[in-house]
Amino acid sequence: MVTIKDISKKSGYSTSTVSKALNSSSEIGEETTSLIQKMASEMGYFPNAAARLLKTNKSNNLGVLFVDEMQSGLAHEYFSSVLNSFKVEAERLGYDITFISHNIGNLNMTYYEHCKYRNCDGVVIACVDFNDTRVIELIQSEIPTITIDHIFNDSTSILSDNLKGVKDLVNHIYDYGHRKIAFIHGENTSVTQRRIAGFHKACNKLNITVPDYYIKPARYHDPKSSGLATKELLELKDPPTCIMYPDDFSFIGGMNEIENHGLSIPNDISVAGYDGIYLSQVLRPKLSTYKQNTEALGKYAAANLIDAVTNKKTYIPKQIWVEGELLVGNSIKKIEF
Amino acid sequence: MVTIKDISKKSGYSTSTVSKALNSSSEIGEETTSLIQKMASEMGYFPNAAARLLKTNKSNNLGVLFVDEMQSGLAHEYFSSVLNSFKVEAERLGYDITFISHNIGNLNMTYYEHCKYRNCDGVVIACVDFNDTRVIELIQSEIPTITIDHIFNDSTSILSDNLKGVKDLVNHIYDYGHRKIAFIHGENTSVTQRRIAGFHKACNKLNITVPDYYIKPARYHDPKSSGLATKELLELKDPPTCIMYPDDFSFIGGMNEIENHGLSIPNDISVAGYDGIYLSQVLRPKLSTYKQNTEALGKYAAANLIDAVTNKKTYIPKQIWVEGELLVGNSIKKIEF
DNA sequence: TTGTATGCGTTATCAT
DNA sequence: ATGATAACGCATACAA
Repeated sequence: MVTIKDISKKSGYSTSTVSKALNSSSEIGEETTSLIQKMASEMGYFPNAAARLLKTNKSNNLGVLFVDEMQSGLAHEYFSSVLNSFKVEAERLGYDITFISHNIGNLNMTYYEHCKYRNCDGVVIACVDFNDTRVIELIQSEIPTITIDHIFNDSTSILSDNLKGVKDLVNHIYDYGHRKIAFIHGENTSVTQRRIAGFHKACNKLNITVPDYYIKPARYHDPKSSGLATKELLELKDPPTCIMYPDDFSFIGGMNEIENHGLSIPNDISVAGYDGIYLSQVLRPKLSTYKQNTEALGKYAAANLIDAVTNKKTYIPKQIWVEGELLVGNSIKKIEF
Repeated sequence: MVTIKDISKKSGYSTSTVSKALNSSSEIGEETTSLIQKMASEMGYFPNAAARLLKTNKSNNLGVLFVDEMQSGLAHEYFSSVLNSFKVEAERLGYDITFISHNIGNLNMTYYEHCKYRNCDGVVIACVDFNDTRVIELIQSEIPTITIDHIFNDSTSILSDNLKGVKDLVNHIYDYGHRKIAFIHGENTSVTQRRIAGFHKACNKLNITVPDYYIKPARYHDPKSSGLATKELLELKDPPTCIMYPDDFSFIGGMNEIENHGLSIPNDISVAGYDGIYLSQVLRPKLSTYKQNTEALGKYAAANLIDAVTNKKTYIPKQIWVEGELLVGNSIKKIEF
């Protein structure tokens, strides 16, 4: 491994001069600087992140805390997409990312300990149980954190605007003439709460009365439970004309159920998804859905986290709402009346 | 931050004794060891990976090189699933993972340089262009590497048994009475080559003659191109009775095309996928496909890479083939004759 | 402008 | 069984 020492020996300059030159310090003369830099690159020198960290106390490494347990984090296109965008932006700004978990090897550490162990400059938290004490410990620690899709006290959060998403969808469905709209929602999280609230709010504004039995619980990313909910809705005496799903993927369960009932989309029943994943756009009929702006979410998360890391003293926590975009497909029928 | 020094002060033992005790060295007495360990945990001590690395030259950190450019890596369930399994096993064995890419910040580094920068003990390589000189540089470096789904000279590779997968599928389709089988394949990679070869081999053995126009090029994970290929196949004078797709996801394109033609699966046309992703099992009719054992692939990759890292001198490169499993759905019709 | 000296937190060598 | 000391690679305060 080529070190500063090696360059020092070869160039005749001291290690500190070499160090400064490599960091383009203004203390060092131009000639010397360029000479040393050239020599360094010729010798194949590359800084050692660990050694640098030990001095500077800055790792240029961000922790990523996604859910552990069910491993559904990476499988969920929404999150893997946010993660990817986060990664790209972080790298652009000079940061690597490391997955945080508990139990590395035999050591059973908390998330916080893992972050300290790897000297993470900051951590992005998404897709976890925000009641987990280990998550809370991390957020309340001195390490800058940023949460995605969840407001935790005054920690900075990047949030997909679920209120607007649901509202836009409902308005769109209403415009197409529907008045009997059912809403299948995911498990109880702050996101879900906002979505349900948004649904009711939008309906109220449009003077639609929603019977309780049009609101069905299911789980995110789980076609089965959404299929079940669909079945119940279809077999109502007074079935809805349009069903909204927790996400595009779980709609697949509804799709199958609808076909089982010998119904066709959108002629017999209209449907809407949520997320706007790739799949939704290649299904036929194309799914009408609300595309969450995963790219912006990930990018803002990275940019803000790095901002918080860099300006630890002056950074002011904030909530950033990211709007998505209505994707009009062919899964909602225009009803004349 | 609590360091060994702090524990040393508080306990009265020297830093070296503390260090040894914390590492459960046999040099230190039992009592002292347990005393120090207890005190350390009480004080909230956690080792600093960077400092340790500086001494031991071991980071307990593995690099992950997935494709950069099109970002299709994480979106592809096959790879994200392998990655997840890799991560879980690596963590179990005490390793963290770091994504490798070029250009971190302004620095434009090669993959190899990035690995050195982060002191990766080893690197897993998947889903990249194996002709990229930067990939080759990395594989040929002194850093232990392991490749997934690609044999690179005598570097260790973990490979999904595509030969067997395609053969099993063809045999299954044949058993159901099909003799006109079309094969849509992905872009030209070693995986694709093996699959095409496997297809021909299996057909030969079954005395099926495959006309050239039953072999159609498309791209992986791309419903559009597979849709196009499907269209061409369906409009042949002598269309196949069964179409095999590059992967489950691109089948969606074929599915739409088949519906556009007013045909129904499997009554009018049979289809088979590849991968066995979650989606394939929730579609109706359920897709007959071949499930690649992503869990084993990722796990073996991690275990072997760590083996190579740990026993750098004695480790012998090898190829490990991982078999998958035929998933029989309802997308293939039984033909009487 | 350049060099000397020191320390980051840990482990390893060699004494005691 | 325990401790003193040096060293890993780098950056910086301070001296020259």
